[in-house]
Amino acid sequence: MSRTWNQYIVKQENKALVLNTIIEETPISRAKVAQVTGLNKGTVSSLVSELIDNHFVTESGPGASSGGRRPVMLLFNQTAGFTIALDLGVGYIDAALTDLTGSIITKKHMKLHERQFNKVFTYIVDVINNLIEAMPKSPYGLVGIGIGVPGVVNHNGEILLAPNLNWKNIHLEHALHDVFNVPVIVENEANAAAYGEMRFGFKTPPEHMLYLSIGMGIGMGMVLDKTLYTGLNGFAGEMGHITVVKDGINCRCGNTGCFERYASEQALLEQAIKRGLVSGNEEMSVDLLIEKAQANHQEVIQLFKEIGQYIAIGITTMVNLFNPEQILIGNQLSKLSPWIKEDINYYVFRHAIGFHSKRVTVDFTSPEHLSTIKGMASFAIEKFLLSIKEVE
Amino acid sequence: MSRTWNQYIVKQENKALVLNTIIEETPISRAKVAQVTGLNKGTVSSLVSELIDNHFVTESGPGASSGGRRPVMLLFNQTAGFTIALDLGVGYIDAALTDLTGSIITKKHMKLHERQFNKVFTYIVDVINNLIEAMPKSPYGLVGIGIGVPGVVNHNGEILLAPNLNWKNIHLEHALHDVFNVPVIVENEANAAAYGEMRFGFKTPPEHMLYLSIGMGIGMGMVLDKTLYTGLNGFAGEMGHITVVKDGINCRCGNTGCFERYASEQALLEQAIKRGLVSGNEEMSVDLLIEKAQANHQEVIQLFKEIGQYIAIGITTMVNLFNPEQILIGNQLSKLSPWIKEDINYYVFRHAIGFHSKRVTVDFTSPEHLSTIKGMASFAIEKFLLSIKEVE
DNA sequence: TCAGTTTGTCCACATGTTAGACAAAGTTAA
DNA sequence: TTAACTTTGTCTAACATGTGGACAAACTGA
Repeated sequence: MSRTWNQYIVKQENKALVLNTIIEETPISRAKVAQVTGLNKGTVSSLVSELIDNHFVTESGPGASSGGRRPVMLLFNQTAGFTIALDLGVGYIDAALTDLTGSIITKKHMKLHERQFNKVFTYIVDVINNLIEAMPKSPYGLVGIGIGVPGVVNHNGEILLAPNLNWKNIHLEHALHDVFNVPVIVENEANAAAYGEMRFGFKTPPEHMLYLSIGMGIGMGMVLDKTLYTGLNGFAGEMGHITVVKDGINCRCGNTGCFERYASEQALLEQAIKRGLVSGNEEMSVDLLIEKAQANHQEVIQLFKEIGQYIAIGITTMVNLFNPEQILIGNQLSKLSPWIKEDINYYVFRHAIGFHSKRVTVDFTSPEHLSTIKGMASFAIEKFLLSIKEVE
Repeated sequence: MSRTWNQYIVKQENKALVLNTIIEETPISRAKVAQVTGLNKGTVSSLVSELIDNHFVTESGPGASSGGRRPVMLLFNQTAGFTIALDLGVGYIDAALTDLTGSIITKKHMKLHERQFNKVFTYIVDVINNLIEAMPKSPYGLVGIGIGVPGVVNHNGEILLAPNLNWKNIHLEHALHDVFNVPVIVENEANAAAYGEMRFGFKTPPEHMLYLSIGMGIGMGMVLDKTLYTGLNGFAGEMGHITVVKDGINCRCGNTGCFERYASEQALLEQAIKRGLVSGNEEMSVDLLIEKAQANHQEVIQLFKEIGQYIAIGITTMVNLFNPEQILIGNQLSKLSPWIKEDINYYVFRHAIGFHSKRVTVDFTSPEHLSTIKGMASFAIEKFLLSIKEVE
């Protein structure tokens, strides 16, 4: 039933504690580790020597003295293994080879012109194989593959529905595991981005953070107590389909007045066409509208502000429900930031129940953060480090 | 910084594991505890003997043999200590003395005609003193006081705002601690009810549960991963103030189109008056309307269904956001269940994103559950059992 | 040059879990 | 009635691990 506690667990936990300390404060001396963790100096010495044997830690030259013997600095051996993390978007694959700190070694970008799963899958395999070739020799090699997808993923790594790819019931985790035979993690793109931003986007990571991915649809990744929350089956965060306008516009989900019918890229483009904001021979896109806004096209700016108003309503709702520390807006519509940021902040400040608004921060991210990739890499790394503990 | 792991911690954790096993499966033999927990028989024996010394466990007579020596059955000593839990409502105090399993020993109910804090506080103190007198002698005596309040409570037990009591910035935890000198826990009433229902309302407690308290206002208690989620400052769950109708009715919170302006007791009564559903000399109340509905008053039933429709919209939003296993509707409007339950289930099933609705269950609770009291008792008990671990 | 400081290792010791022996107390079947 | 088997609970020796403190090595600063 429950897990019992014995001396082996104690050792594993302490070893993990030492390793985490070294990861977070690398480079660091044994003495400092002992001081920070509260463990005995002798204990730290013995655990560190095992970590060195296992290639997780290396010794570098002596550090600066602080009035006594010079310390031997310990480094986390970030290249003891590598992960491959992918961001599968609509029309593209972004992929990266990362080390065990999540730092990106090599990047690949590929445009996709087909959406059929079988085709896309071979591209995915190709990209991964490419990155494996670029991978330096290391003690542990490839320790995991993480892939973020724009759709609903259950706890078994199965994609139940990815509307913009027109995929249904695809067991991607299985399929990739069969090919590469390493742990594979499949997660919703917004969830991964949320986790990635929490881990890498702040000096001190926020405890409770919501990441709104506002693209063609709207998804939300929730990091509560520094942990990704995904609900009973993994479907939590379907923010695009909360009702903001009773008896509002029909949504393909079968409901009416859904948030994403008012505040998404899709809503933006629909309105732009309806209002004739583009001439006949232009191809409609967010970037095109942004160009016009930059050229001070008042009607476009007005449209941006209207969409921003709806986004602000959604954010206010989230603040009232979750009392979060941080909200991040990502994906395509984060580009509207210059025209809507101030309005949103003002709206939330005025309309969220008083106390919250004093602490919550609303920011915009940019695609260059590679939040999804970094999040997926984090998942893979954490799974690897946990698996180590369980085996030894 | 982090907590280190040594043999003392191991012992504490194992002791807690043994105690929890005994609590959950009382009566149980030492041998069975060893089998269930995976601990060695000898370890269990030694830990149990300490638990007996500390009065947490008692031995009862021999149990039935299963083909060998008859086991000595161990019982959780539920009366080793007691808690007092209160539900402070608008116009009443409900209070109970409970044992360490949360079972109610004695109940008190008191109507309040005043709302001024000083007055109410003396009543609270009186009720607690009454219950203390009714408390049997026990090794640990009163181990904690828990009090659920209809307002916004921060992590320090301070009531920042209780609109229906007209209280602001009241440090209730401090005040009670000063009088009784035992641990005091103050929590929002919906949060407590959520926890109480999770702990005591099901055969197997749901992992992810939302409790909607629909009274004059609407609050939500969230139990995620069997833990109460309260957000950064403790203000999470302000569901009454999420926007469901863009540019809708003004709310006292400063926002417009808030959920509680359409789906609460307040909204119900307002509409009933507006539609002239009561004669001049009747005093308006939910119970009065229910009587009329029971007498088949069609307009009242129609009004109930309209309110139910809004409740369904709110629930659908919650299902889409949280992917919960269970939703419970409590407080005054749960009484409308006979007229709205089916409609709500149907609406949620039709409008929540497909996959969720297949698993989520929406139920109504009744005040007789004493959910808030039981939740507050749980908090107090858990705090007590934790404090034991830390000291020894 | 020497006293003081810091780092890291080593060893005896305390603590707690485990495995297994064992006795007590019961059941079952001939 | 008896003998073989089962179950329970205690006890002991063996083992693993963390702790505290001694100690040597390496360095600083006056």
